[in-house]
Amino acid sequence: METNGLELSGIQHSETLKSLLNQEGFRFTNQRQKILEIFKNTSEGHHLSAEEIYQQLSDQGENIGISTIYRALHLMVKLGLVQELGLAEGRKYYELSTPFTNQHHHLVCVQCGVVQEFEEDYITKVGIGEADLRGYSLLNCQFTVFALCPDCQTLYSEQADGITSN
Amino acid sequence: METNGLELSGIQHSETLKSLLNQEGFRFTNQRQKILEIFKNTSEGHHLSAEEIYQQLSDQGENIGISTIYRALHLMVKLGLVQELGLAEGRKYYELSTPFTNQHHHLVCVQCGVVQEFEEDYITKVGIGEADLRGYSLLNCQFTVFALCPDCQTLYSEQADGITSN
DNA sequence: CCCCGTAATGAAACCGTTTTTCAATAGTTC
DNA sequence: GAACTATTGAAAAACGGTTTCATTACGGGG
Repeated sequence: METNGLELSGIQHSETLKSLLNQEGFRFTNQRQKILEIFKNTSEGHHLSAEEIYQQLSDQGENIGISTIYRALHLMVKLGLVQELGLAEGRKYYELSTPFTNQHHHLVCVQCGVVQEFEEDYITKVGIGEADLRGYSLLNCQFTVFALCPDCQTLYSEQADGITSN
Repeated sequence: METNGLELSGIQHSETLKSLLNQEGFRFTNQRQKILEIFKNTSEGHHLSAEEIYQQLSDQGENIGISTIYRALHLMVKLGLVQELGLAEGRKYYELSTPFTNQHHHLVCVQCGVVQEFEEDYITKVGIGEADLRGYSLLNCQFTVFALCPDCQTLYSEQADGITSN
């Protein structure tokens, strides 16, 4: 796995995608192009699920099967183009890869799902260090803080949801 | 959510569990007691899935439904007794909460699933800081490093799995 | 430029995990 | 002990994701 996206993270032209794929024996398909475009048109800090990509493509009139989306996402993760995030419950999210020097982490409100990003280089360094220490080869590290945002704190203590924080 | 487990993490006697539950309007049932016991009899560093708890209970002759396990796990997470981990694919794992001062993080081999734990107080401090900064109330923070362990690195480069690291 | 081999696709079936439903059971409070 | 209702177990459903398979369409070679 030399191909880990460090130098690929800024793919701009579909030519680059085509040559990257062909280089590895994969094919440059219309579907893969469209999926990557969705990522590029997504504002930073927003994370995409397979289902959401599928919806956006459907809305655009693209008839791309959900299994194709999953397959493309796996491939792009392998190629280092996108990163898989374990932010939420039950479902996986994806975002375009960023170089390690600019890695960011996530603060998630477990109630409403809002995600804030922050940077902290030291954390990534710890990940690199821990992996190295044990002879592991690092793929990706994620720091996720689960919390309640100010709005949901109020809601949470009001609603008699079973647990009242008397 | 004042009840976030900081002071509860050392529950020793079922009396404590009973009063904690009753205090919040829940009932102290045989099933919940048995499930918590499984956690207490699990060696540190081992993480339990719902299915594994179910198996262990079955082996003990306890006939507790799988849905009861899931319900109990959710409740215990809410009460701060256990923490939900997003280590592996497809399945969730749980462990007894530990006080923040002793929080640990995880290094996961994405191939074979082996999990190593390590401590790094600074990371938890970053989590506390980021939450504070934005007025969030922290529930839990997780730092997970995804990597390939030495054994799987060899395997991974041997198998012609689609991407060859030429 | 066309042909061929085969990677990739879409639809549907499938899979494992988790949640919901619902009638029966059993903690808690008075 | 009686009444209220939270909890339970079994079965069904939901959910996210993967696999299968016949069909389509990239892309290398002539």
